[in-house]
Amino acid sequence: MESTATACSAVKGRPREFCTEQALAAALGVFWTKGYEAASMADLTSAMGITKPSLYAAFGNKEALFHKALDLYEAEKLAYTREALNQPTARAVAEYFMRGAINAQCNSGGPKGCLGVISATACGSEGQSIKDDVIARRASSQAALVERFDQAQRAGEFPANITPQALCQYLYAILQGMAVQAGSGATRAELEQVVDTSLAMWPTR
Amino acid sequence: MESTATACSAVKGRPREFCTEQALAAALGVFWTKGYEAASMADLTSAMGITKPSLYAAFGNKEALFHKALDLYEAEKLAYTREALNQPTARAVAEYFMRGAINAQCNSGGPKGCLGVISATACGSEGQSIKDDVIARRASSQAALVERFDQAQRAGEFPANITPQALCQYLYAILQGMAVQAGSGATRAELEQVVDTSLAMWPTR
DNA sequence: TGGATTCCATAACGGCCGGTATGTAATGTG
DNA sequence: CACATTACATACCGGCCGTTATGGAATCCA
Repeated sequence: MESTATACSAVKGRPREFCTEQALAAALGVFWTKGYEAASMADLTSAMGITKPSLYAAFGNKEALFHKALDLYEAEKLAYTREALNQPTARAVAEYFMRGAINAQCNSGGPKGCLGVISATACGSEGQSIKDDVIARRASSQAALVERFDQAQRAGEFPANITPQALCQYLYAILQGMAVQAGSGATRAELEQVVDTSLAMWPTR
Repeated sequence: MESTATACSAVKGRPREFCTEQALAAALGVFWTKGYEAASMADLTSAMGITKPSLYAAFGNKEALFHKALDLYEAEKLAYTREALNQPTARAVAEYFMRGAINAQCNSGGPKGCLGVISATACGSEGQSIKDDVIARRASSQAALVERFDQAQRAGEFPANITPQALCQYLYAILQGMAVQAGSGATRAELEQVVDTSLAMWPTR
């Protein structure tokens, strides 16, 4: 692989000997596996293949590194949540969400569970800003789903006793519960059971 | 060596100046609020009102203290999960579980969320034995619910496409998702929305 | 009263934490 | 070439971690 991936070589001084995107991906893996606080700088630098001063020069500090890793996580691993909104019915949206969550959280060899759930749950008082960031991103994602369910309601997809907001809150609870189970060692088959059961109960008008 | 038949309350030496049960309850509050790893010995001793050597003499070490706090948590805060199994129908069992979870996780002033979910999610490699303990307790609790749902199935409470095992896995996902949301600052009303929505979809034969 | 025993209080331990100072190597520019 | 600039590698910092040694205070028994 190439060491100097930067096409713009108008920079002065010694060029860096690692690829920042690749290092960030490695950092994401560590945070995803251990959580923000449990991931030590030694863990991170070891996985990223760089030294601590290089990390600080390239990413600022541990907290800034986490936020950038979270950006990468949303952009790559959570892309399915945006595709899901394009599904034709609310039921199909929900299924796309849940099956996508399984694929994201159960790829063998990779970290298990959801980085968002881990980060919102696992942080002590030190990582409050991490927790706040994750919760804010979740709220924005949830708002998009509520809007999609509003549209489905106007299309007459729900019975009268189901509101889009409540349905969204309910679906997110299932997704978060699946993340907890995936992080606790649940198998893909067990998670698929949850999805199938949820879909079997999905409201019809 | 010495026979223990006689000495029961004739303790020698200086008596301890704190109540171990009260101190354990305080420790539970700290673990519940911050998680195992994020709870420092300084946090614990401060909340318990004792010094570190007293803690070590009375409880062993941090890990042993956590396991005892988890015992207390199960005995007191999770008592509703055992009462739930006595409800007449599977639907009533599920409702008892979910309403009980709200009461346990949203009592104002107390810690939010579920200690089991926090501990299973938040622990790095250091607290692997904590994680294992929590997961094992969850499995045993889940087995009891599956058995109860088996009984409900024999009573003809479910449609054909719903199995007791899958329904239990699904209900636990909702409960865990509610715990995640409670730990992220969800209001009681939002959690009640999840419960009401779940019950609106509960399978009928 | 004089051990024996148990607990409390202070202070200290080695080790790891996130973060940095320092000196050197590699590049571009003149 | 010398110079400025940037990154590397090593070693180090103060501070907190969980844990424990030490010495004095309180109780029981003889």
